[in-house]
Amino acid sequence: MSTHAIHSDALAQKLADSGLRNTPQREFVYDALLTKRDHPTADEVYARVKTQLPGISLATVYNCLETLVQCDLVRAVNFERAPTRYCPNLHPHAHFHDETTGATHDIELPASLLAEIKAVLPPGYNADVIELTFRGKLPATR
Amino acid sequence: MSTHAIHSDALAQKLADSGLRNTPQREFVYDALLTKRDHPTADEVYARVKTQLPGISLATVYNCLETLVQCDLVRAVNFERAPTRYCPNLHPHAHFHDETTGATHDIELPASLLAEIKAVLPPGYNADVIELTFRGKLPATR
DNA sequence: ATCCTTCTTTAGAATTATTCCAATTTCAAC
DNA sequence: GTTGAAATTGGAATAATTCTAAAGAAGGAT
Ligand SMILES: [Mn+2]
Ligand SMILES: [Mn+2]
Ligand SMILES: [Zn+2]
Ligand SMILES: [Zn+2]
Repeated sequence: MSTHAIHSDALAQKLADSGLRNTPQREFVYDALLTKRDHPTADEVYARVKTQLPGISLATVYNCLETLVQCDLVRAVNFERAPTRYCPNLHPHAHFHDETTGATHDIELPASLLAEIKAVLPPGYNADVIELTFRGKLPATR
Repeated sequence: MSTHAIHSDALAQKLADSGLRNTPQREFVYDALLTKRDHPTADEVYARVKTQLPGISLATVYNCLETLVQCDLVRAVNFERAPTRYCPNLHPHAHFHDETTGATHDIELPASLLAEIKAVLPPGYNADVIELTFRGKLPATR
């Protein structure tokens, strides 16, 4: 089993479900997200994958990331107008953006809180997506 | 009292607090947001203010909007990577983005829910800003 | 195996919201 | 009235992302 194929089972499955082909580019991009789950930007994914697939293009990284998002394997995460970041955590979760380091931390969301959040919507409002974002400074000593 | 001065009291106060000058451009931009509270983009604010101040520049609209945000008179609201929208509602509230019409609706947030949301953060995580966004399709009949 | 079609990747150009810049204008203080 | 900071302006620059057109890979049918 090749290194980049470690996580290819779920990927191959979801791609097949969507009628899409599996490719080395898609596997390496997905693997980059799973190997270092630090919410990298497309540029950062590009830099990481290039060490293993030197011929890959930035356009392909964007294409692959969009494919992974559409297959529900990855979430796109936006803070203000900063470059989009990518997250392979499929559990319901919020994001804490540390303004000191720029790091993004996952905050797991209990189903009970999610239910209470949905309950603030007036009748007729039906949310397909809920995004919860925190911004603040974490103490330097961690 | 001139039309654009209707809302100038809070503005003049906050500008003074921040050591900034009051200007017609700032007053008209703020007034555009208060008069039609539909979360316009900078371009839309520009179009609205130009009817009253034909000489205003888009750069100035951006400058004024940023000033208003820094004075805590206006919130900048982002959905995905769409152009930033501006909201003069100072109460704690979430946003519902209607994917059918593109409209943005304010969802008032009870303090109790805000407290529960903050409570999901691990010790040491202190959030200066909390953003809650819903996305979905509203029934056409409203 | 070859043909055919479709999907994917690629390099580079285009797009576009926003920011930056240098020159003018405004304005408050002295 | 002079002066200096602050604000505005038009246009250039920036930068993340998307688009385009051409080349490459892959799968199914024959
Ligand atoms: Mn990037
Ligand atoms: Mn706009
Ligand atoms: Zn995440
Ligand atoms: Zn709002």
